[in-house]
Amino acid sequence: MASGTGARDVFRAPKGTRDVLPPESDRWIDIVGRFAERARRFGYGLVITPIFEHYEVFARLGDTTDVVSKEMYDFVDKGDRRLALRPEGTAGTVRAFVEHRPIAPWKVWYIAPNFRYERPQAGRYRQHFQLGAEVIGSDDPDVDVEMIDLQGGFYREIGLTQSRLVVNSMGDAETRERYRHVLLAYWHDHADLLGDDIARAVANPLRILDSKRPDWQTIIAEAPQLRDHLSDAAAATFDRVLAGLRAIGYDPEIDPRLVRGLDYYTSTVFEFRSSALSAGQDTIGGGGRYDRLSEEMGGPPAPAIGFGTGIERILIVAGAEAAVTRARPRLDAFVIDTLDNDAALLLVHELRESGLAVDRSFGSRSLKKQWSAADKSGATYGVMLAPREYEHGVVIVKELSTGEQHEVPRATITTWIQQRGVTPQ
RNA sequence: GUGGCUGUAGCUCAGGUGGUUAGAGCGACGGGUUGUGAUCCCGUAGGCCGGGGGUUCGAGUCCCCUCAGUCACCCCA
Repeated sequence: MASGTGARDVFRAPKGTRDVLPPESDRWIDIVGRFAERARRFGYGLVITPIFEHYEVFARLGDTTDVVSKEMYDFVDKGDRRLALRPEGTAGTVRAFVEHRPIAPWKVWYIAPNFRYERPQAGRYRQHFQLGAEVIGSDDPDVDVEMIDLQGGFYREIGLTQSRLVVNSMGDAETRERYRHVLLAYWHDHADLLGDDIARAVANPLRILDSKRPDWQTIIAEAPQLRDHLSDAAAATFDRVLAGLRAIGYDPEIDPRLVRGLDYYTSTVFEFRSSALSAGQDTIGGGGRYDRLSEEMGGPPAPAIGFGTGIERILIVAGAEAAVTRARPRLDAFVIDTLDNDAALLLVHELRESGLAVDRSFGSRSLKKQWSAADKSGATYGVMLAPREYEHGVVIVKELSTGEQHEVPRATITTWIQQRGVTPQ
């Protein structure tokens, strides 16, 4: 097909991006709608931040992270500003918090595209959409529980059954510093196996823990665990989160190797994984606490927690699980016009204004084609404007599923359809 | 960034060891039914066989390069 270079080639969506068309987009609007409704019930407001920020806002994610060191979609604009397309949702939200200083705790949710410059593969795109939520300005462990429940219950509501909750604690600042040194010493003991990647281990000892390389699995399994170095306060917090989750019916699996990809995480981190996704990319969504980020951005102390979940991956899981999402929006009526005057325009207008879902064909096509179009549209009724009957103020209504036909006065057609029952959405 | 696989019609795919006018199904459009869809029958349109170079009398087919897609690694949603 298109090669991208020849003069006759057709344009394609840029690498790693894709178009979402009906009927797939019907599932998108359904998923987003359900998330918005759940977030509203939990007391979260919608936040909309720019799709790009000053590069430095995202650089706070940590310069040893892949997201910053090699995946940033950055550019210089005409005013010589260095900007970057948002790679994730938290940094921009915290920037907005620091800039506007809303009353804490600030509870917000978002739906937004994220961008990462990396090679696409199954379930991974250069532009992907995330639903997410953040609570900024509270360190109460009950907030952690609420946040995880917002996410977990959402999966349940859209029909995902195979997701499991995995949690860990990164500890507080002292815990982490202590653990870093212990871990680094351990990696040095195994420098022969790590080879050149020892540099990665030095830059960020925690990153090695979640590697999927088979030849490292043994040393990773035997590595010292952060759990054994938690301060008393951090351990108590984690216990409280676990107890809270169990109290509302969750069965969290503790994974000491769960460290997440961004430097700002502290304390509680979590992921929902699905066995319906391939092992390398089985995370549907995840998040954690970032208690220092507000201060690192020049804001007030504001402990916070949030998560993001990818819509594309939700759809992969939904497809793999054959989860039932709402079918494509159906039409109540499809209008067939043989009069070729204003009558069809007016009828369609009236039906739509009365609240019915209505479509029609255009371009004075043959009756056969119009009825065929009505059939394909999935409408419940076909409504035909035909000369003989219309002369007597009557239109022909046909139930497309049965073929049963009725003559209905033009003046009462709207109420006739409404009383027969509109199509359930 | 590294590696594997794949590029033929709008979609899904056929096209032994090179051989001349490149095929099917589905879809689209038109007709059989000039006032009736989902069945059936007939027909029409739609292809620089991803692009470039090479080998050859001859390349969709073999070789090289390139582009694109896809999968995997790194890592992440």
